[in-house]
Amino acid sequence: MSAAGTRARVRAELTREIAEVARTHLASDGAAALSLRAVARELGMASSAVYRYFPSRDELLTALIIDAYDALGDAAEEADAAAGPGLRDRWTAVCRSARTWALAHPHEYALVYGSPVPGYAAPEATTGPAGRVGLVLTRILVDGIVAGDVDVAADGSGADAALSPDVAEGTGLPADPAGSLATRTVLAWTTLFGLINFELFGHTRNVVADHAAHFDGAISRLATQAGLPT
Amino acid sequence: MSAAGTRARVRAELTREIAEVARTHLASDGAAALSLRAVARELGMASSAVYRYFPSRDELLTALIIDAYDALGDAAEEADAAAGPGLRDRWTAVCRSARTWALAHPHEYALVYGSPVPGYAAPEATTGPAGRVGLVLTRILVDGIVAGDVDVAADGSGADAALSPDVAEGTGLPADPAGSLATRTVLAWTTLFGLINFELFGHTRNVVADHAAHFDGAISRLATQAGLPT
DNA sequence: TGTACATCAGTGAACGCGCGTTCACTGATGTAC
DNA sequence: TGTACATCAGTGAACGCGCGTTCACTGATGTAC
Repeated sequence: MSAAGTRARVRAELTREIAEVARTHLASDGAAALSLRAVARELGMASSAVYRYFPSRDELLTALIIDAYDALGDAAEEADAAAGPGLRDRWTAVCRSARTWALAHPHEYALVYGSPVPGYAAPEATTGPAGRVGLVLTRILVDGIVAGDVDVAADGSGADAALSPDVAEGTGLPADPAGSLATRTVLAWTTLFGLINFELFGHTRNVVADHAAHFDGAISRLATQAGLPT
Repeated sequence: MSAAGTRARVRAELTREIAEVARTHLASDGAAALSLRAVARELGMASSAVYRYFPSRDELLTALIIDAYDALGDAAEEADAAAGPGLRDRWTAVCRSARTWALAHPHEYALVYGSPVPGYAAPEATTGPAGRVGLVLTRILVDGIVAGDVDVAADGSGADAALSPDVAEGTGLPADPAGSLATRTVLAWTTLFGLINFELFGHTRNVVADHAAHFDGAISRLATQAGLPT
């Protein structure tokens, strides 16, 4: 039994190691260039041996996608936990952590927030990890609502009616189809990644000179727009 | 001379045709799967013949990228021209045209607004076409400023200081480093494409139910944020 | 504790594929006198 | 207008490459009695 445990542990270790090497290849060459053979080569094993661990290249890609979402989610949650109790401080810390992580891991970021990998359909297993950053942001708002620091009054714009009912259920935001609080939060989340996309993919060349300052200004506006107190 | 003109015309025609076929391949399979050989095959010519028209696969990609930016830019400009004189109507028409074009040409959109193609560096020639939609949006604002309908008063946030000086020069927006008008415009532009990205790349599954309504609400908020009168 | 059997990890060769790019070539189309 | 030459478009074979995946196999590691 301890012997069987050993085998399982060795197996888990090698699985992790394959994913790790694949991640470094991804980081240097991008998702389209990720090859099972190259990974196997680097690990000094036959390319066929990788199939004992991942049944296909797509499964390996899926593992990397989930890892990327989780790494980004971890970064956001840790930043939230490490920030002071102020809602705005937490908001700023979380947004900055997403940008920092993206700049440090551009290809992993592109894997999940860039164009979909051709011929690859994201399986269900990715939807949970994919929502983590958004959840951290909404949690800040929910905390603010509970503390009475966020104005939840419906503004009558009815924008929330365009959202899925799952949003209110999954986040704890008030379910008010006549209001726009959830919509404004979703917009802030969308803009956050829009900002990172534009910076990382080079669309703001000749437009933004100081990206960090621009980003900080933008997320401050987003906080206000989402309803956080100044 | 008319003979030479004929040869040149035939050449231009075939060049266009190659790009056209490449575009349909791009549309069905994505940029990474775009192959010179497949394009040649479809045109019934030897793969080597394509090299008479495009010196390499990258040059063909560049042509497609420029075409995509230009098609999107055309759509935005036509929408602006076809809209009524109201600033908000123009704004709405332009934003909607970008979304409509993206939904109709998802792979071409992904080519320019998704992850950069691995191993491909966008040449200078793409920067002009890339800015056209942003220019149309700023032109609406500038028209509003000229008409006195947009409040240009510096709000003291100083956010514009993070932008490149080229922005004021290139767009005609007032160069006010102490203000935030240009910054708010850049943010609206960023959010516009953030919205389209999220919708097209599937990040709003389980979040947004009615994308068209969500989009319309969002761009209306963006218009207000950018300073357009209600 | 020892032995017979089952499970598993890893190998290496092979299949079949498509790719970008080069090169020497054949005809056809244009140009200059 | 006719002829000699130059330019150009297009061909087809070839080079060299790397890929994902399958398969029969060899040893080693674990399991049951």
